Amino acid sequence: MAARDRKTALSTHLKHAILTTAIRPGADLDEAAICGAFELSRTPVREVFRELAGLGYVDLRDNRGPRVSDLSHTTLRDFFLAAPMIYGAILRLAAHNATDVQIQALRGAQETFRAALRVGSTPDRTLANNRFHEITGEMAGNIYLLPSFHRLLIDHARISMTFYRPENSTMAENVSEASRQHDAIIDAIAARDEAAAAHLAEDHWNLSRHQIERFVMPSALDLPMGSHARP
Amino acid sequence: MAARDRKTALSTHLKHAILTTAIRPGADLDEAAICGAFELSRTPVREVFRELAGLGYVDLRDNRGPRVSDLSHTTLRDFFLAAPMIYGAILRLAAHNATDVQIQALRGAQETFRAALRVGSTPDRTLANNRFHEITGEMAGNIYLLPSFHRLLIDHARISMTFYRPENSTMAENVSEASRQHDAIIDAIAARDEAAAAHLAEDHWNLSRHQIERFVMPSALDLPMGSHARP
DNA sequence: ATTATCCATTGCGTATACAAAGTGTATTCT
DNA sequence: AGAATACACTTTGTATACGCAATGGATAAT
Repeated sequence: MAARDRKTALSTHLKHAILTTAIRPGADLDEAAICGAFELSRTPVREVFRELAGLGYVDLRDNRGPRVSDLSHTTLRDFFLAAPMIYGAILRLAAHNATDVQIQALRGAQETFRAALRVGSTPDRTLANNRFHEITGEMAGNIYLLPSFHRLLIDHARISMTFYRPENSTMAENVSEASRQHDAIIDAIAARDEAAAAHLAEDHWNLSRHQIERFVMPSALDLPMGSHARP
Repeated sequence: MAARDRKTALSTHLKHAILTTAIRPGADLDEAAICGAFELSRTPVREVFRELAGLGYVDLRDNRGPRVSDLSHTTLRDFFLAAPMIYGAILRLAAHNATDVQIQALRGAQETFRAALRVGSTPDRTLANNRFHEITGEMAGNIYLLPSFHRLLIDHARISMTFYRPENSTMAENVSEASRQHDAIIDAIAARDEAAAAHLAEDHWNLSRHQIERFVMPSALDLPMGSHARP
């Protein structure tokens, strides 16, 4: 196996492990251990760290090891402020710009997501959901919105992994509802219906928000940004 | 001078040179030349490249040198779609969250900007303007919006540098108007007036948009995103 | 004359060695 | 006994060397 492949393997492994919280938010990454595990020298490993830092997966501090980016109370609040706006814009643009090939890819991702709901583990479900939304980002194809969108997706995945309990029937029902919303999103994009796509984006994030609010949020959220995006 | 300082010097130099188009969009960066100029070995130089790639200044391609990120027709269109929404959200949050210390910093940046209008070069003006808006981003302090906001600022600076002609009196007048808008933005933030800040954001971007449309945009822009952010 | 192929050279990616900064522990002094 | 300092060890940052891939030019063949 070539070093180049081991490097990309490391990159995707870390991304998946962080998205599924297999590596917890705030955890330190051991450079030496990773070098050993992936048979890479320090140079390429450190380059992967830099890339992941640019994408928002990890934080780099001087003279200290990299740390998985944190999920604090503050970031949760920021998340619910920014998500409705960015996600609405992404889905609106996706409905406007999506190619037929991309729509087929989105259907495929939704199939994978449904399969993960039936037989997969919670991390499987999270990664499949993440992939679904990544594709909507590719459809939108706006290089200025994608950086924020990707950061939102990272923490959306991690928040879901943190607070989701499969044994809770209400949560299981919410996930089914999310799957139905995915189907509606695909239909809106295929029909090039921007307004419907934007509306579904709001519904989809509200579903997440209510689920998390019910179980973890300590205090009320006022949403000036949401009212800005949709008065 | 310590290697660490030379490294940060390289980073800020490249950022400034790219923002002011001293290094043109699409230009290749010569790794060896930079190593010589800044007395650094390849390792730290390459790490700086990775960081700048994560921030959107340069693009990295496999087995090829880094290239300053491009300013194409497509990116211009994406820019005017995303800017009003992101910038409106940033200024709204800035008015909500700004500390007194930050407001003082913003006043200072505006003083620098005004000085650059009077006696500085066009790059000076661009960097001062960029710094002003960076501070509004710090005020907003939303980690999910900042990545996109920073990318917008990079290309806003480069678009200004590309199309600004100081000998054109209309453009000079526009820059004065922009300065007056900065003052109004400071007032709105200091007064914690979110609505006014959001409105000024739209005015400020429209000024840029009209200036650029008048001189370069080949065809009309419809702005579904703008209408979404402000129906 | 034009195109294709091969060789040389340039430069990118990785590994390793070295230097410096930080951290933890142990010992000594108060 | 507690605190402070010094020393050792761990970990991060930088420099250099080596191997390989890609590109460009030259030569040969059609």
